[in-house]
Amino acid sequence: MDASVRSRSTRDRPAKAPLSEAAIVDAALAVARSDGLAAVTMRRVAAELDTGAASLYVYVRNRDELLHAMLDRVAGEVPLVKPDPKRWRKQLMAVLDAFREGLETYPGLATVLPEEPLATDSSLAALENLLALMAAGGIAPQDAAWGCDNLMLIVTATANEADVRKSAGATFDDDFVERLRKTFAGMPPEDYPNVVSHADALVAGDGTKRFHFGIETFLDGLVARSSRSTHS
Amino acid sequence: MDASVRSRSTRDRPAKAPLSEAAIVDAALAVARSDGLAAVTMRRVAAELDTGAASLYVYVRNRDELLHAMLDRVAGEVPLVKPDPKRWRKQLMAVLDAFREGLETYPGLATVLPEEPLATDSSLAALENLLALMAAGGIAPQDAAWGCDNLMLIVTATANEADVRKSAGATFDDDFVERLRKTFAGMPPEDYPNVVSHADALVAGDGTKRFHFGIETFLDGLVARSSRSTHS
DNA sequence: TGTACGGAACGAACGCCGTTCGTGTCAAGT
DNA sequence: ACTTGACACGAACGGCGTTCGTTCCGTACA
Repeated sequence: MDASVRSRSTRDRPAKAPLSEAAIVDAALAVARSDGLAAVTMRRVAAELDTGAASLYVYVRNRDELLHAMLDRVAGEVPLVKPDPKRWRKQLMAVLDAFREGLETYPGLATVLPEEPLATDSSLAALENLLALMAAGGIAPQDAAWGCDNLMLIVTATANEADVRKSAGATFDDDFVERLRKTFAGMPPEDYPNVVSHADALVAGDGTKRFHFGIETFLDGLVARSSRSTHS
Repeated sequence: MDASVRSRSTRDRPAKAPLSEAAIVDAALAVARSDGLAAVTMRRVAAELDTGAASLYVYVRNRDELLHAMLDRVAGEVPLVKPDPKRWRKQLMAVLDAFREGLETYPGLATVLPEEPLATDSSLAALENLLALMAAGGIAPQDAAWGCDNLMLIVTATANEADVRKSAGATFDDDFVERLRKTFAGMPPEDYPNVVSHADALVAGDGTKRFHFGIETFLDGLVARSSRSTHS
């Protein structure tokens, strides 16, 4: 980062650090973290590195590739676990939770995920770990494969939703939930009986609680499905 | 569309139809259907209506609002059902399937959904129907509320994925799946044993099959959860 | 019938964006 | 000392969302 001593005198510039894909991804992640993915423009990232937008194209084909590189970095930082049949569900939840947290650290990054062809090294390592955990839990291969698919879908969608709500406005915890509840509870009961009666339940729990519920419920379904096909 | 006979002579213009929010949404949906959501620019939609981009701002606050109006239109066209406790699961699947198909008709539209505050008329009607179906199935209120949440998440994410793959390139059915399978099967078995052994399962089934699996599995989990808490 | 009014339509412009091109610059190899 | 080649970067292109000021036209009123 700071090998600037040598050439300090030759130019008035502080002898900038050399560009590299890693440095660009770092800068892009920093921008995303503080200002969201929409602020990750080529000009903005370049400015973060004290250079011009054109300089980035030596290391990155285009903006989309940069976005995918960011996602890959985040995916690669998810700590993987050694499957233990006794704790496979907790382990699975831990991996998914870590991934979700990684995504939510960089608001909007989750929108890039569906385009991922699943074929990068980081994604494959994560997939391998998920499949191993499923196998440790005795989930049938087809159920495990499609289950991973759907679990990742839930992770992505949850992170997306959380990002949007976080960036939509600071006031989300206090007033907004209560106002939403009142909207539900105040609907005409003859047309919306269930919305009215479920008003409290609809706004209950924070993002993490809802996420855990979703994953646990899906895993319940997977287990039920597996044991059912085993018995028959 | 063609009431141009009357004033043909007074102007060289074909006496354009009057602008309105509905007409703008129509045009925007037409563009999205044929060229994807990214092509829904204010200029393009305006051109479709034979006018300038500035004219749209009388009826639509900005592009985001237009996108939400499009989504609301699609959501409003999902046929709702009268809950029947004997067929609630099939009915629930039908509603979700219709929604998914609506979303997939307009590639990219699903990316707008997470921002939706759930408070528009169309969304509320759909939510009411889902909750009613859950109630008919004997799902506990809290499970039903969070279940709807997660089911919609799956619908959104699935539609998103399908859109991306559809627009990524025409060649997805034939070669791509087989190449993906070979990628999985060809990984080093010592590092990726499960990816290798699950290669066939990972690429099995089309989008609809995977979607149905996800929904059914989640419903299995919901039912299991409900009956469990009922028994205890 | 003439006229003033107000909302709708619209051309032009602003400041962004991603991306490309041609030139400048510097260090290593000969 | 000179060549060479890769990297850095200013400038520019076309397109975007959005705004502003003006023009147009149907309507309501005098």
